[in-house]
Amino acid sequence: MFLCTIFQMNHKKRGITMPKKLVIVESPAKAKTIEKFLGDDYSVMSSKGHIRDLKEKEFSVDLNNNYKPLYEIPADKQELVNNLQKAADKSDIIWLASDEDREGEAIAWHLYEVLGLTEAKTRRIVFHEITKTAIQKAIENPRHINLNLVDAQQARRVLDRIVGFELSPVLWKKIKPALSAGRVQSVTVRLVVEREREINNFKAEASYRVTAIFNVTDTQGKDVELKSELSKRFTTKEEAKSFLEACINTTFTIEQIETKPAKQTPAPPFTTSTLQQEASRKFGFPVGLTMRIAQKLYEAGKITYMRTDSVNLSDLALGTAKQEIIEMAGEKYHTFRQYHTKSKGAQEAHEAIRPTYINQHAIEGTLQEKKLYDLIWKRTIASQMSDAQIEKTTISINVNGKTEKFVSTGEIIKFDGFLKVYLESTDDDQEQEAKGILPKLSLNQPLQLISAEAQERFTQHPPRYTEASLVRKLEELGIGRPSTYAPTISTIQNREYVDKKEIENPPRTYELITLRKGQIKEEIKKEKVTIEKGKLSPTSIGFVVNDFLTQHFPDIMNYNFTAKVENDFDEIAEGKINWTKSIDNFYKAFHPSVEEAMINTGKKAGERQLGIDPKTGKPVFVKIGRFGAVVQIGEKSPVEKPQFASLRSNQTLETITLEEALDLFKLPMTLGQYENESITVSVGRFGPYIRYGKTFISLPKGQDPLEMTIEKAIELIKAKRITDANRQIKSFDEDNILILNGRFGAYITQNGKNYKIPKDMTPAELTLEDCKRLITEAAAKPKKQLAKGMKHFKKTTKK
DNA sequence: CAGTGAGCGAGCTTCCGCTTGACTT
Repeated sequence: MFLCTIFQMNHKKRGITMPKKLVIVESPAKAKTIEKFLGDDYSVMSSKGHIRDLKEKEFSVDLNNNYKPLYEIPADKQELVNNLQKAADKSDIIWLASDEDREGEAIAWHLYEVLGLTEAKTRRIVFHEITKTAIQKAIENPRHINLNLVDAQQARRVLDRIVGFELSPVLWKKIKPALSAGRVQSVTVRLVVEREREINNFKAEASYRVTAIFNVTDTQGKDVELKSELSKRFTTKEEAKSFLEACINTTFTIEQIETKPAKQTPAPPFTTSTLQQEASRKFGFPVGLTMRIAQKLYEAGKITYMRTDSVNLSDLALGTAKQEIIEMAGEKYHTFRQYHTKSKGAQEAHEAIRPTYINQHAIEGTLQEKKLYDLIWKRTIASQMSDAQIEKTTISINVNGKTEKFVSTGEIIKFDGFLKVYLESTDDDQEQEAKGILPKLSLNQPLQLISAEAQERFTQHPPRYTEASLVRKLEELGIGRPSTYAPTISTIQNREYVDKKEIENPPRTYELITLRKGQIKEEIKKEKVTIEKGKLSPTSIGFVVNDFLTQHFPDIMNYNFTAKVENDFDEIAEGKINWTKSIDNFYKAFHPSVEEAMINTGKKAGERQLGIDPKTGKPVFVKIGRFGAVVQIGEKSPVEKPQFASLRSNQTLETITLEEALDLFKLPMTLGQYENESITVSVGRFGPYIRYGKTFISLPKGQDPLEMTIEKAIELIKAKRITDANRQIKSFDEDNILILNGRFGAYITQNGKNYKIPKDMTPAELTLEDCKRLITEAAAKPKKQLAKGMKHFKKTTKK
């Protein structure tokens, strides 16, 4: 509408009537660009995606009428549709220019139907790049709406509705209200659940890794150090130790020096999924944040469309990239590369994600926007650059009297090529050790051992998924689309199937045997605590829902289900089968399993008996309650109410033991009296705390609430009194303004709102005027974007 | 960012894909 009004204004000014040619695209940003190319005869409007869909709250698939879909225009689309209608009525020819894929074809068809268009005045066109020639060419080569492709979309839509709206109610009844299941989200949860079980079942294996430092004379006659690792790892301490002992009185010689050329090739340009992965690895962005920033860049005309599975670059982009690279680094840094998409189910309606103007090396904007743009620019440029040429050298060292060899490896970059601008990150950066340059040495040369050590190492469990690595897995399996990756990841967290948290791995002890100056020393060392950030793990509900679904609906939960139905959709698109026939085949097999799962067995899914409470002799259960996982002692009866306790956030129904479950009932626990008030200890939403009258005090980190004593509690109360006394720095009572000491330093508070104090000001010296000024300044500042977006998202999804 | 701290037998939940705005502790 916005575009339309501008348009009308322009024409009013020049006294021309509304044009008779209308082009409808999906995205407003795209409409704006195209309008410039087409000139005054054309009006370009956008549908903003689908304009019609199945009813939001109803099943809307008529099972008695050959699966006829019941479509409606959503309320928030009505105004847009009205405007499109007005424009269409005034136009002689309407070009439907939605994307060239299943969904795009359906959008064109819905427009055709809703706007009451006729074959005579309608043209269906598609273009893959937004340039004047591409668009003009498209306009000159129109076609008709492909109804087979539309049917394939209707089949997709109806199938998803049937699966989602028949499965979810089963979960409401058998597990918990307001849960959800679907073709995409349920399998996504399954991936996380299965990974967690792999981790739980994982047994770390120990082995001894032997490293050594030698002193050696290089070809220049200079003494240098050479680090080396034994090619074999020992499985026992005894073997490792006896090897080191054998090193005391033996000789070492260089047995082989091998130099091999190698090359490294740049990664293809970004798709939605690879952009999400790199932004996650390089900046730690959650996938939703990456998409919001990318959307901003797209709307500002800085980058091409951000929801794409294509790695293709337009001829224009290839040309400007070449020019940039040659200008920047010279001819030999440029290699023309055309990439082809290999991911399953790719529909390639767009280009890869790239800067709109490749000659623009940097942009204005927020820090996050700059970072993401820079990443996209570098990746695009690098994808058109030459391979890096590397020389790999391997030196193997013979240990006299032993079959095991020490090996040193080194790398020299002979020609940096694309590495000049960009290197893709890997998921396990910590395992990568920098490979340096090796000294020049000769064959059969002797070496002096300076020191050697055998360190006990453990195999690592498979890594938990991050949001981005989970997206990569989904793409690999062909599940979900670029536009749904981020929303799916949000859904499974909002439904509380998976949790994103920091996981602290407890420190392990390991053995270290060192050899230095002919002496062997044995030590026991402690590993550092490692913290995994932003890793996804299933909740109790996630486990239970997943197991329930896989038990009753193995076909839907199969990782190949999407791939299988995609085959059917392809056949529908090719006109080989009828879409309702295909849905009928599916429904006839699927629906009975829903009926069967609904049969009430009297027990809730996932309920598990842990054992008997020794105190009361009553059974102890875990199950999913109204607010998540709970332990229950005793069964419900008319005479007795069972006891309940919620599981802690780090416990799951899957792994909790009887002992841990019973511990939950020890709290809240009264520790005793202090100054005529009783002190109790308990665990709340934010961890363990003690309560003293009306005051709550969190326990220090690592303090087990069950180990709390009255003495420790009194200490905490005293400490709290001191901090409270120091809390207030200054007060201006007449304006309700206080300057307080908080967890993050001093701050100003007024009427329940808090304000920052700039670092260069001394809190104690602030005057009332200073405070008032800081408050008004803070109010004038725009609010943070991140908080804005997140808040909204929660609201709309919880509604 | 600056504080918080249950409840566990009664009310309307849910899908996937295409796209952009409208909201404030």
